[in-house]
Formats: sequence, C-alpha cells, structure tokens
Amino acid sequence: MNTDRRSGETLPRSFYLRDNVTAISRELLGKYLCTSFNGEPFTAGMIVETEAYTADGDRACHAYNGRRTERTEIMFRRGGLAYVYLCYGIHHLFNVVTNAKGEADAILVRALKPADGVARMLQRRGKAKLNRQVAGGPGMLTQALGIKTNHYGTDLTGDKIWIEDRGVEIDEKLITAGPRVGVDYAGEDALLPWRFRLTDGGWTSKPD
DNA sequence: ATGTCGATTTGCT
DNA sequence: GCAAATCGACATA
Repeated sequence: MNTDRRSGETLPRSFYLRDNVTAISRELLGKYLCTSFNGEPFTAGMIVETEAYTADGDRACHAYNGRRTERTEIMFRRGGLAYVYLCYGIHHLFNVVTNAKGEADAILVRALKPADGVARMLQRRGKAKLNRQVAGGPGMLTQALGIKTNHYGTDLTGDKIWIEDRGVEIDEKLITAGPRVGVDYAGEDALLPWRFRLTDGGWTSKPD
C-alpha cells in the first residue's frame, strides 16, 4: 500500500487525444485514478468499470449532435480534461474528456477498487469497512476521492487529478461489455455495448 | 433480500 | 413541469 504519490506513469496527453472512445474506455480498466489537493492525503483506486459516450451519433451523450450548454462545453475541448457534473441534484459524476478539440467524446468512470489512502476514502464515505460500497458506483467514487463539480475542467496531466499506468495487464477476456446504465431515453443507442467492466472481481457496480 | 421513494441541479419542452 | 449517465434510508418479508 502506497502512501506516496505516483507509483506509476501519469498518462500523457496523447493517450486522451485519440479518436476511439471505446478503445480508450477499455484501456482505462486497470489504470489508477488518483487525487491530491488542498493538502489532503493522496487517494487512488484502480478503475474497474467505464462507459463510453460520443457526441457523434450517440443519443445518450450529453453533447449529442453538437449540443453545447454550460455543462457540456468542456467536452468540446481537447482530451485530457475532467468533465464533472451533478446528477439527480446530488451526485458528482466524473468523466474523462477524450479526442481532439471540437470532437466531444467522454468516458464515465463508474467504479474503482480502492488502492491508496484507503483510510481517507472510508472517512469521506462515512464507512467503517472497505467493500464495494466505498467506490463501486459513479457517485460513490467521486465522494471517496473528493472529486466535486468544482473540479470541472481540471487538466488530467496536472497534479490534482490524474490517471496512472502502474503496469497492470488486463486480459481482454476479463472485460465484460454490455449496455450502459440508466440511458433508456436514448432509444436504440441505449443498446450499444459501451459499458466495460472487469468481470466481477467484486468491485464494480451492479451486474448487467 | 428486495422494493419504494426522496434528495435537488441542469437542461429540455 | 419533468426526467435525469444515482444512492441510501426505510419499509416490508
């Protein structure tokens, strides 16, 4: 268990700038989402579940068909920035913006396996034991890592929120692809198998 | 163990 | 007005 920062390589800008949001979503599994701000303890967890969204023909995407609002504006900027928004008025959901400027793709991080700064994560969550309830959902992981809407637009190549490659190899056979959660309003696009999770290691959100 | 329901911002109709 | 990329409290079994 690390208490120190950075035990892997921070993913570079080039990782995020690519034009293939589903491939990047798969590659994020096994990477480590890390936070360190306000002098608080470093916290990190391994990404075990993601969902891909693209403005290009995906009705489930907030920026579908070039829809620009105050909220979606960040998705139209270059990859490697944080898109954090409030869901149901209470939950702060964290997304990674990908692709080039003008191409609005994003990846929702849905679940983490807590790794570093676990005591602080438990404290932020108001939990006593380390289990799935600590970061096994998109609203839970942001609370565990201290991510809120004030982190909207944070550069993921910086030192507040970043993603590390710690050399964990993920066998493609261990990845389950299925429909995304809670996007019934998207019609046919709700059926796209763009939710990716590590076949149950016990840390993801609910099964398909 | 499973089900219902409320919290409460943002954006669309 | 209402539904939303959700979660936890509380009810009932």
